[in-house]
Amino acid sequence: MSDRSTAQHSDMLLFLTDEQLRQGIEAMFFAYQGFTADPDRILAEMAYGRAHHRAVHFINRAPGTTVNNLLGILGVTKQSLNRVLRTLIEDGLVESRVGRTDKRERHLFLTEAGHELEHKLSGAQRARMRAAYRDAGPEAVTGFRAVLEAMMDPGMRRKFRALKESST
Amino acid sequence: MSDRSTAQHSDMLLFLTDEQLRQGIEAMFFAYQGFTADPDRILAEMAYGRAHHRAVHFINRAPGTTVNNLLGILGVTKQSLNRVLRTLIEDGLVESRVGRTDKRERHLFLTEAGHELEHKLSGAQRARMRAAYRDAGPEAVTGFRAVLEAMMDPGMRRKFRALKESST
DNA sequence: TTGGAAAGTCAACAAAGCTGACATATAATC
DNA sequence: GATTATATGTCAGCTTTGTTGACTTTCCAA
Repeated sequence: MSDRSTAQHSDMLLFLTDEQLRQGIEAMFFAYQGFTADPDRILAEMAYGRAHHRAVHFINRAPGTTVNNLLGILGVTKQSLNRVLRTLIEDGLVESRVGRTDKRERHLFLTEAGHELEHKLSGAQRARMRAAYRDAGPEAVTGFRAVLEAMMDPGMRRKFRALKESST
Repeated sequence: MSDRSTAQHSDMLLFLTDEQLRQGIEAMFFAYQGFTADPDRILAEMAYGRAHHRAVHFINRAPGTTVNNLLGILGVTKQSLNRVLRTLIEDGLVESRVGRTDKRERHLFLTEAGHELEHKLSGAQRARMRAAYRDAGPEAVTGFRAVLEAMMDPGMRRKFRALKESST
């Protein structure tokens, strides 16, 4: 098959067999399960789901972001996001302020209760991430981040980097 | 906040700030989007979704696996898996054979057409994985895998390793 | 002032997960 | 041999989260 024949095309001489690549694929699948498991448990107790988590996460990360911007980051339709956003606003976790310069835009902020939920969710997720980093060792962290970044679609990589820079 | 205070508890002296952990979390989110993007595009053309992909992947990986075993790997209910499996069998991508020793069990196999789809899907995914590995460099691969494995839930880590060993 | 972008809403639908109840075949056990 | 447990399949109904399409309101900008 295309076992190592394709790997030979690499200029870095990475002799990766299909089997090794498959293991990477499966690792992503099982790891993502773990990655979402803790927040999912917390969310299930309230009436929320993963979509709420994502919205709350990125509003916290980029306070005052517009709906349109959030749409681009999450990669969903505005109708889908709107449903989630509406419940979060109704429940008093998110505040939507009309833009000052452009009044068509809505700027999104977490309320006190919103910050509370965000902290609870991200706390669980950070704890797992920290434990994984600790188990894997310091050298592993760099590699982990490098491969993940290389795996992103270019548009999303730009957004990822913009978020990184905005919080330094 | 709990910036580096928590990191100090680590015996490996990993001074990871909450900000660095957040970046890891976001990297997982964006990378997983990229990870599923190519198969999703292929599946959308047919009447299939991610659930079909996962079933086909693991049946290919562990031919003759029972329904119960597949259930455990995927972490879904039998009703959910059954719906997917039924369409795959109807469409002639998967074959279900009654067990020889235990006739209650059904052993699952890919048909020729099933192998074709699997190869198309995994080909796209392997290509992205290979490119990511190449961009990130050889040293990064080990770290990537180590962190992912450490992030899994223990039960899933066991299944991941069992699959690895079964195909050597 | 008119065209178009941003945001929101309504309706209808689909994929994929869930629970609960129940049927059937077979295996294991008392 | 009768009973219990297991593996699988199926029906019905519900939820979350995504999709399209059509439409309105607001309001900036040409």
